[in-house]
Amino acid sequence: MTARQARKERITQERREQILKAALSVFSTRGYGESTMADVAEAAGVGVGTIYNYYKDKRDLLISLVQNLLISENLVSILDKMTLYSSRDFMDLLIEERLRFGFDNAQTILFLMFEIQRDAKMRRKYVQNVVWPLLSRLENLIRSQVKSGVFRKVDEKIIARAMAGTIIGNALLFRLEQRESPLKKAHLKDIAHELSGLFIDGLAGK
Amino acid sequence: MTARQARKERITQERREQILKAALSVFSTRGYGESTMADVAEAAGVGVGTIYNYYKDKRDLLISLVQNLLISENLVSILDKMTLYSSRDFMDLLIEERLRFGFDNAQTILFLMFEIQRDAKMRRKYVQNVVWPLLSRLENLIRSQVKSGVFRKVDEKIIARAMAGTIIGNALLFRLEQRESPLKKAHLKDIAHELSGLFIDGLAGK
Amino acid sequence: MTARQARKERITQERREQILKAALSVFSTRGYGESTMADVAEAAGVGVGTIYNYYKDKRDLLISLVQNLLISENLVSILDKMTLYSSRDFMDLLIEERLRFGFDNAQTILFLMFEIQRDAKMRRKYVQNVVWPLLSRLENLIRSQVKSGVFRKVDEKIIARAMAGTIIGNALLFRLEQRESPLKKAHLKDIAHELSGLFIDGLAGK
Amino acid sequence: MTARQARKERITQERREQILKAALSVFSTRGYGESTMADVAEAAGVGVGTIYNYYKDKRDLLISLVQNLLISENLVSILDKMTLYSSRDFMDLLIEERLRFGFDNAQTILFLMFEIQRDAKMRRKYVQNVVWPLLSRLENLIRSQVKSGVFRKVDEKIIARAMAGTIIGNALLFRLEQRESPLKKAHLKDIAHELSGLFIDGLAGK
DNA sequence: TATGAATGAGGGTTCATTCAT
DNA sequence: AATGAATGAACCCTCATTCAT
Repeated sequence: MTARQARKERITQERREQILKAALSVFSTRGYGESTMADVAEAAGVGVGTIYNYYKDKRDLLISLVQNLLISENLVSILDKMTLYSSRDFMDLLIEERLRFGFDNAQTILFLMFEIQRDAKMRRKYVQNVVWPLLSRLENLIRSQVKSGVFRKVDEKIIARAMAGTIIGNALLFRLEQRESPLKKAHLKDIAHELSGLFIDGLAGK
Repeated sequence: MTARQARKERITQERREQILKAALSVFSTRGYGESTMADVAEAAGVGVGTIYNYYKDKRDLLISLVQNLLISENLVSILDKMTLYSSRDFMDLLIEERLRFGFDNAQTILFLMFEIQRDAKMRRKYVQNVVWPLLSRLENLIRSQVKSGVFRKVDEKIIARAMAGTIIGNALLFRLEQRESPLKKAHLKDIAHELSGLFIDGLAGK
Repeated sequence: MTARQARKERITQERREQILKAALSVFSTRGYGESTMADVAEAAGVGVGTIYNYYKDKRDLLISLVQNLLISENLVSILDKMTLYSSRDFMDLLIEERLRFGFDNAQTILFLMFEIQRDAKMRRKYVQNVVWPLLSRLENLIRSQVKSGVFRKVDEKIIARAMAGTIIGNALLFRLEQRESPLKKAHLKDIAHELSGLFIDGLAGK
Repeated sequence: MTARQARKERITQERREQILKAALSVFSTRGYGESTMADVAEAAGVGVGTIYNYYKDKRDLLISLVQNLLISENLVSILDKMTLYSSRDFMDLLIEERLRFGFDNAQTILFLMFEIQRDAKMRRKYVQNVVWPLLSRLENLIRSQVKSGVFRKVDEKIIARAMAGTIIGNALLFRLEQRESPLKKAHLKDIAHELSGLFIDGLAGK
């Protein structure tokens, strides 16, 4: 009986996610206001009415998207590793990984950022649940590097945001330029290295 | 006769801009798909029908927004000054100015980036008319600094995008965090200084 | 002074007619409901506002069209000649003339008939001012021919309507078939002769 | 399963017809351009949106009207009987039947003729699918009567159109005159007899 | 008097949501 | 639970009409 219920529960959860993923994909592509429930239904491979068995209405899809933080659930775990190592090599790897994620999801990031910042409630929730956990980990890392003398004395809040912002901004720029960009995804490693060089050594000659 | 026509022409231009500004404001706030022509009309202080005397349809408003490059027309002129001076003080000023612009217009930037990257034609036009002119100026500046030994040898294309991306990303992060951000617009000067320090000297201790 | 006024009056009349002719042409082509005042204005070669200096509104154009009986003003005069002659040759000529008129104006006739029969007031006015004068002349002619023994004893009301109806029906059929019709306008004379043969001798063999 | 689908199919067909009938009625009364989808919906007893589940747009309703030939589907079957009998009595009956149909549907005929002749594609389709089948049957009938000596030698194409045109024209005239017409529907039999007399014997005395 | 830009009521159409199956 | 036909509110857009020039 409990097993029965659990199974049902699980199926329900899967269906919810299936629909939510479809919604994220559709919304990111067409924009929330220009997406139709029929679009989402088709993308999810279900009937229109079915969506309403799992979500109250269209807006509920959007809100659930943010609350489920589909795209960032693995962000934190990655950043957690940062506290362990922090060699230049690892920095390269980390930047590369984040750049790749940004390049691949720029459209979704753009969509989510736009929708989130428009709605005060969603914004606050997102900032508290996603942005700050990430930034504070980054700040901690920087602070510890400063303390250990690896980094010079800097404002870790500003620098953390600068570094995160650089990744975000580059991803969006790349999304705008697309194929015409001189930066190719094939050379992500080189780009990441150049960036880590910028972060660590700056531009100053000698 | 010609004076008469010229006057009419001018009024028409003014009206077009008045409507376009309203559209940018409304679209940026609510998103294109969720904005109504009534919203735009009200914001522009004209009747709904009047808009259609100046723009074919709603989409034409969006396209015209991008083509008129309303928000970036003064970008280039500012960057042009960069070629003249390039002291650390000037870099501070430039970054501060760009950050302020980004902070003030993050919502609009977000909206435009999202809409532009969705449409292949608009994207290409925007990249060619706005993004590249800006980036190439920045690249030139970096290249000349490298040549004169002020900067060490770096890939100017990557670094130019990193710097521009940093500004964009910071503005968007700031828009997300808003009042809760530890970065206050009141201290833009300090932030800019910290950033220019990052760009020039990097993070490395001593 | 009176001459002055007369001139003005005449110009006004001309302008009214110019607009009315344009309206008839446009309405006949697109249908009343699908025609716009801009269409009419363009066809008349005047500004939109100008129309309103001569007609109260769009509907007024339609009503005036019917009241002016633009297309039938010369009908009566033609029929009047019928009382004078009535040879077989003249019947040929009359039918030919009416057929030609019908063929040329089928579109307009169709439009007017449709609009007129829809509106009780217009319908009554049209019937009294156009249809009956025409039909009664035709009836009189038939009656006199019966009296003089040229025609056998027939119900002149039915026959008058049959003859008028034949012309109308043929014109409309021709308009439907257009180029694909085996009846060519080039052979109107032959067609008219065949019809007069039908009317006078019927189809019965020998 | 197949039964299920068949049922659904049938209901869909019924709904399509229900809407189409309503559209024909509304359009015939108010004219296409002045009819609203709300009018049609109300006449059909469905919601406005429902119409769009069955027809692409308003124009599709009009086109479907013509293609479905709602009003003339039974025309051909009637004319087919003509080839069997052709006594004077039968001619009376046939004319009476056609006149009655014309009198009853004059408004619709007028509407359809006007709309059809306006659109080249619809016109050609209508001519080929409705007008010509009818006319050619009539022509055949006349030709055979000529051959058998019942009719004298006439051009069957012209006479066929004359006869059909007479019916159409009379119906439209009747619609115009309405109650004021001296021709009453109550005496259709007499009218038909007079017309058949005209067709067969003509007007000539003795 | 002639004009056409401004206007908003109204109409075609879409689409989120409901509900009977 | 899944579905999609039915619905009407809401939106884009047109166009008759007005009015300042």
